[in-house]
Parts: sequence; C-alpha cells; structure tokens
Amino acid sequence: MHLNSDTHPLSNAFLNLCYQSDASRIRRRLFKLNKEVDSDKKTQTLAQLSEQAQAAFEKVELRRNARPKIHYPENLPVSLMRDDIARAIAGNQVVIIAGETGSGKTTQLPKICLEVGLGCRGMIAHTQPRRLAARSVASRIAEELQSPLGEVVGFKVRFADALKSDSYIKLMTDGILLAELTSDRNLDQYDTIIIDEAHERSLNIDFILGYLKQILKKRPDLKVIITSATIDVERFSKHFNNAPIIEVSGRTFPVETRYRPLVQDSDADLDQIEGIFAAVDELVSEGLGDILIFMNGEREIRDTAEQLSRRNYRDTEILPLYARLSYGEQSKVFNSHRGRRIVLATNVAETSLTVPGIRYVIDPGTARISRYSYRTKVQRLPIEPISQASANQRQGRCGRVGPGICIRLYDEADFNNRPAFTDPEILRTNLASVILQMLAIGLGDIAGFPFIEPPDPRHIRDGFLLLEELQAVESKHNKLVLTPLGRNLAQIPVDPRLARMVVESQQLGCLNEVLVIAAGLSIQDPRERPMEKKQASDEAHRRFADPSSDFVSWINLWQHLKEQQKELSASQFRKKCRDEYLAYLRVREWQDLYAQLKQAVHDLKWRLNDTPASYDTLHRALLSGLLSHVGFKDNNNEYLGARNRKFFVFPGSPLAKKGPKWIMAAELTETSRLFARCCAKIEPEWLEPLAAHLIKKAM
DNA sequence: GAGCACTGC
Repeated sequence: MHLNSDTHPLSNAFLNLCYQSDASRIRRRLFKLNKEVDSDKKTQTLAQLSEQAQAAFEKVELRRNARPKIHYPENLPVSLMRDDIARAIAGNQVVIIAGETGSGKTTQLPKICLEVGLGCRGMIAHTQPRRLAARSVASRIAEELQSPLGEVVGFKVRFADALKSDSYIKLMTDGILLAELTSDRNLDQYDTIIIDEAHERSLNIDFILGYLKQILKKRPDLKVIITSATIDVERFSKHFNNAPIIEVSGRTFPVETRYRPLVQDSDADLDQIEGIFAAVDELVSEGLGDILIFMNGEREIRDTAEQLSRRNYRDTEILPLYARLSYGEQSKVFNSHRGRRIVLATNVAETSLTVPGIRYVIDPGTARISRYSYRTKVQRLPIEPISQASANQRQGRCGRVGPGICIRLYDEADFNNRPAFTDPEILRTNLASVILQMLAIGLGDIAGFPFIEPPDPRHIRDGFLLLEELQAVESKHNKLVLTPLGRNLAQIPVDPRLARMVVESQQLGCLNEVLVIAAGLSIQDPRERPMEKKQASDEAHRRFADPSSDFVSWINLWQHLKEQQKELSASQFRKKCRDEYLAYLRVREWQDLYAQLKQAVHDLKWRLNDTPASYDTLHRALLSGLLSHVGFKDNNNEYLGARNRKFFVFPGSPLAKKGPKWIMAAELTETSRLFARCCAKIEPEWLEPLAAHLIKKAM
C-alpha cells in the first residue's frame, strides 16, 4: 500500500483523524525518515510509526466514546442558541461570540464544543485572564458535567493544576497558554482554543491573538473561538479574516443613567466629594440598595470613607475595596449584611471582583491608567478620564440583581467625547518582556507580527534599548538578536530586569539570596498595614529592616518565616503570620514563586550558593538589573546619566557626600510598591555598562 | 525618602 492512499495509517488523511499531538510527532519523524538511507531501517521505522498512528487513531475513538453526557441549563440565553453556535463552529475555523455577563457563554461554550465532537483530537483549551476565574470556571463546568474536578475538566494556573492526560477541557490563564508556546509551537495538544474575555485586551491576549492568526494555516484543523463583551467585536472579526460574529444576549436588568456633572453653570461648581455627597443623597432617597462608588486610589478611598461616615447615613456601613487590602478586609464585601452598604472601590471592582448585590453606581469618570512614557522611559500611573467602554462596564455593575441607577459625575457631552475604548495594554506599556519572549520563541520581526493593534515603534525601540542595557540582545548583521544571556533571561519567569539580577547573581555566587529578592519584588507586598494598626504593624515589620538596604530586609523576613515555619504547625504558622501583620497567602505566593524560580535555574544547571552572600556581591547582582533605573551624582553633585530616569539620591544623607561611588536608592518597576533603598558602594568596573549608556546620554 | 489601579508566566 502506498503512503498516499487515504487509508494508509501514515497518509495525511489518516493522520488528520489521529490524536493531534501524536500525529504531529509521527509527521516529524516521517519527515526525518526521508533522509534515511538504510532501507531496512526505514521499513522497520515505517512499520513502527504505522502502529503508533493506528493507536493514535484509536485514542480519538476512545475519547469520542467516553465523552460525558451533556445537558444545558435551559434558562441561559446561550443554551437557546447552541445550534447556531454549533453550526458556526463546524463551518468556520474562527468564530467570535459576543455576549454580556449572564449569557452563560463561559460555562456552556466548552460543553457545546464537546458535544459537536471537539476535544477528542486534543484538549479544548479555555483561557481566562485571571487565575481565580480559571479555577472557579473549571469547578463550575466540572460540576455541571457531574465529574470530579481534574477528570473531564481540569485547570492549570501558575502554582497549581488539576488535570489528567485524558481530560477534555482545560481551563487556564492566558499566561499559561503563552508559556506553553515555548515547548508546543503549534499548540498540538489542543484541537480547540477558546479565548475568553478577549475584550480585556491584555498584553497576553493581544499576543495570543496575533500568534493564533499565524498558526491557523499550519493547523487547519484547529478551531478558535474568541469571546468578548459586545464591544469592538468587529475588530476581532476583521483580524481573523471576517470570522462570523454570533451575538448572545445577556441577562441583566435595565440601568438608568443620570448625568450629574460637577462643573455646572459657573458659580455652582462642586468638587468631587460634594458631588459624591449629592449623588449618595439622591440615591438614598431612591430607596434601599447598596451603592458602589469608583475611586482612583487607596488614599482617595480612605479620605472619602472618612468624610462619608461623618454624614451619618442611617443604617449604613461603608466598606473600602482595593487590591492591596488584606484578604480579610476584602472579603467583607461578600458577607451578607442588613441595612445599606456603600462600597468605595478602585478599578478592582470593574473587572477582577464582582461586588454582589449592587443597585446603584456612582462613577466620577476617572481612573489611574498605567502608561509608559516613551519620553521619560518610565511607567506612570496618571489619573485619566475613562473610556466609554469602561464607563459602561462600571454602569453594568448595578444591573445584576435588579434595575439599577448609575450616576455619572460628568455630563453626556463629556461622555460622548471620550474615546470609545481604553487603549489596549500593548499600546501603553514597555515592551521589553514581550520582545524577549518573541525572540525566544523565534517569531522574528516584531514590526511584522500580526498584532490586532501594532505597538508604537518608539515603544518597540525602547523595549530593545532596555534589553540591550540588560545585555539580552546585541546587534548582529544590522539586526538585534538574542544573546546567550538573553536566552537565559527568557527562561526565568519574572520581569526581565529581575531575571537579569538572577543571571548576574549566579556568576557572583549569591543566587539563593537574589532568588528570594526577585520573587519578593514580583509578588504583592506580604506586609499588611491595616488602617487602624499602622503603628503596630510598622513596628512588627521594622524588626526585619536593614540599615543599608531594603533588599536585605527581604532576606531577613524570608529567614524569619523559614524558621517559624519549621517550628510551628501549619495552622500555628498561619496565625503567626496574621499576628505579625503578614498576609499568609502572599507569603505562600512568595514561597511558590521562589520554588518556581529555583526550578528554572535548576533547569539551567545553575547551583545555589551554600554560604551566605556578602553585601557587596548581592548589591552588585541587584544593580545589574537596575541599571536603567539608576543614576548617580559626581563629586560636584551634578547628575550623571539621564535625569529623567528613575533615580533617587537622598541629599540629606551622609552617603550623598561620598560622591559618585554610591547608589542610594532605586525604584525597580512601575509602582512605589517596589520602591527600595540600597546603599551600595559601587566599584568602578561595575559602572562600565551603566556608564556606557548613561554618561553617553548625559553628554 | 516616594506616597500610584489591576492582571500574568
């Protein structure tokens, strides 16, 4: 029989019916076999591969027959449209599903896929922007399919998974899917990819959508489903060659929008707090129901909460809500309550967290939005007017339990003049990390990558510049390519600057300490600082402070935790953390991330140092990643280096008098959460890479 | 001595 015959196990037609990852492996071996000259060996391998193909075919049959029985909750809008959806999926490689919350698309789509026969030649990948969502969606679908979590339906997020090799549906964060690209270029383990919440347009989502567009031709069997809120869906459709859009209605209640601008006809202008008072008064007179007020930040929330509580609304509790809040305080918004509740929240409440039972929303119309300034080379968090899409999302937060009212503290003309959508992250961020990943996967020209919205060329250039400073890329034949060091950076799953420190520390013999610090600087600060216990918590934390360096305090805290953990039982340790104003879950995250980094350096065949590192080597390693954020003063107290770099010298400090040999402080990444002091004596040779870039710029 | 939302590997 000839290989071209459709029934031969090694024919293309047959392999197309086999389990995809096996088929792809067999194809690769067939391709290699072309070069084999020994005909006996060739025949033998062909027989072997035929057998494997047969098994891979049967695997698909087995999976098809073992699928669970599928039922749909009849009251969901998406259930009613499942035939339309099934038909669209069967007839198109890419389908866009647009629907608001409450349509049931997230839970029902993978079931529809399974029912039409997908999930058999490979798993159904289903991505979520957040870990928590990935896990809880997995549980919900597993429950509906009456299968324990991790069997038919599993999940994989950073630090946790529950999945079997014969699972059908795999919930994951979009970041995990991206990370898997490194070892599975064509996503062969999947026959279907569902990208949920694509309208959020995170860096990960934009990158995945570009990547998928590229592999559709190589994987004609792969089905892709993009789901999004009903905003900007045409853009997705256009990106994927006019893929069909199916709209699914949501199940929400009508929301009345009232415009109450602060700026009125000249003399009656209100400031924001007065506007909020007036809006709260107005809503209180509407009747019972919880109120959600959007704010720009922690401080603003605290101030507003204080002023609102002074107004003594009857039977009303005021709750703050922001990400840095301790878990205990955050969870208060989920507790049942009597009377009225006013929740003052940052943007967490817009996407990440759904505050239950909200009937009224007050939207001042602004938010802090992270933006990379190409001019100053730093990431900033300016307060900006939010987009129409974002305002509508906020408004929708009060239509989930009944008809709602949303008061906007601006006028309708203002709303209509705003941009329709928030700029996607890719247009607002430093691209070093994305570029590094793209180079590592071998995607070639960043400028030619099919992004939905291509990033600003100046941002791309700056991304390369940062990578160059970190010595991760170099110019070769007029092209910027990854250096061996850069290849290592790409394998260390933290910000490239932090990864750079890890690489340097390996050479200097302080890997262990720097892993602790790099992990610590990547997570949310585990130190809690509750409003009413500021002093006590500061004192508890001060025990770990190091006079010369904030980085060393991380090490001190780490050691302390390790000792406590050794002595105490698990529950005692949890309690101890609480008593010492440390967030247990974040401590765990720190330890998990450390373990992950340790694994990564283990894979690189690097060894941890057994003896404690000296201050000098430690700081030298840390500075390698800080270069682009650090400047220094010469003996005349003149700045060397780009003045607009993040750069701090404490002028009053005695160390400032010591001249250019001391770096005093540096802000590592975008937010003050990572502000850290390090007073390190800098040896001239450490300065070379720094001086090369910075001094040249200063000239 | 800064004072600034939220995610993700």
